[in-house]
Amino acid sequence: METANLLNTLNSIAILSESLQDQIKGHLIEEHFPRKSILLKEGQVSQRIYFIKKGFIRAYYHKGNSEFSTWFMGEGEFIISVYSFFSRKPSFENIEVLEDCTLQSINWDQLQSLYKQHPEFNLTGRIITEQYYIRSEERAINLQTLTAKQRYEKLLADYPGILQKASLGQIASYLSVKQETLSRIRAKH
Amino acid sequence: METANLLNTLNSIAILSESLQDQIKGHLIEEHFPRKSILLKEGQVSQRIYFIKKGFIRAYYHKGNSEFSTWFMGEGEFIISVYSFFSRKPSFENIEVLEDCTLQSINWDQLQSLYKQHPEFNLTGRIITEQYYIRSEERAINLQTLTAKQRYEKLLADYPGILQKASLGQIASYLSVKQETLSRIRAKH
DNA sequence: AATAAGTTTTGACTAAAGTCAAAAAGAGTT
DNA sequence: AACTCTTTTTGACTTTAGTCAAAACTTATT
Repeated sequence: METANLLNTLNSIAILSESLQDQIKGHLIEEHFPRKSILLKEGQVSQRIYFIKKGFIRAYYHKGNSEFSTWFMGEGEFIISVYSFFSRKPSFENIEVLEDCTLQSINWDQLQSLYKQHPEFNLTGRIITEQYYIRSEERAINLQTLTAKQRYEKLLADYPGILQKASLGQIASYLSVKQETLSRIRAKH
Repeated sequence: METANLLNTLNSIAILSESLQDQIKGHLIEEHFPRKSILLKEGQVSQRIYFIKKGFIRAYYHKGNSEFSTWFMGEGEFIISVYSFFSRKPSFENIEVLEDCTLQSINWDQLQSLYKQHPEFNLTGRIITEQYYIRSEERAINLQTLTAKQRYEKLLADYPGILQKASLGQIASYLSVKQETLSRIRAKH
């Protein structure tokens, strides 16, 4: 089974110098996390940016008595708790491993020092931030313009294996419908 | 009446050198736009990033037979069509002046040359991008967790003068409800 | 294999929002 | 002031989604 590769991903955005790649490698930690591991708990500050070599992850938060999924992420994607990592404030969301993972990560301070010591890395950082920002806007647009059924089909298209990894309730809250409603949507094919 | 100031806003994020400030001033264009001006038409590539010194603006797009507001922005805020400006591809959204504006702007190429010639400006650019990215996530969360009435009240709190500037239909589509529904929400106070 | 625990589906009912049409209110023009 | 054009509100009805509870189905554990 193929795994995603961080340096390949970065180099596909803009070729990085050897010395920059070496410095990244020097900071990088690679770890395995089994299903149900918690990468971030609400109240903590999101300190690390993770790259998913392998596995599947979701973020969620609590509001009232309910739980809401913020996103799902799979191989080749970067994860942070956006609000907390960028603002350096306690997170309102949790990050949880849904499928055994291999993750590479560096922490916030190391990332800042990469930007400082290698100004050209700002380009890469900016492009990644912009790409995920575009995805975030797309999410609001999908909530605004797609039916629940279309949102469900889009999620399955984006993450084909998601039904084996996430529960219906986790998926339903991401789609902004109740679990019973999603179950009925599925029942009609 | 007070107006917002671009250089003050940038300096409040990180103090900029005189030479950088001079270069920004050299690129900056200040223009007035009356209500109903179109700053960007769908199909065009968003070329300029605008700073609102004064006035009120919205973005919207068409899907099926309907129109949807993406955002409203007022004094002191930056505007681009996120997808188009960052990806350099044709915009699906339109940007329209709702209240006579004074805008300062530079174009995409000039912005890139600022980043290149003044690497420290990347910090400012990154922080602004991060802040707006956080707001974009917040929008999806509000759609997910707030009732239509709460979303309406939050919008009024964020933009107190909006009722004098935008029509109910424009506001309703932003809130993801039909105009008749919003009218009924308002009727019960 | 049997039991227990958790997840998903189904049913009956309620609440909320959408639709279509008409009336009322507001703004702008002659 | 009367007229036109546009926006907002209201009414009657339909459709969609939410709620609560129970049944069916899975998965893990003993």
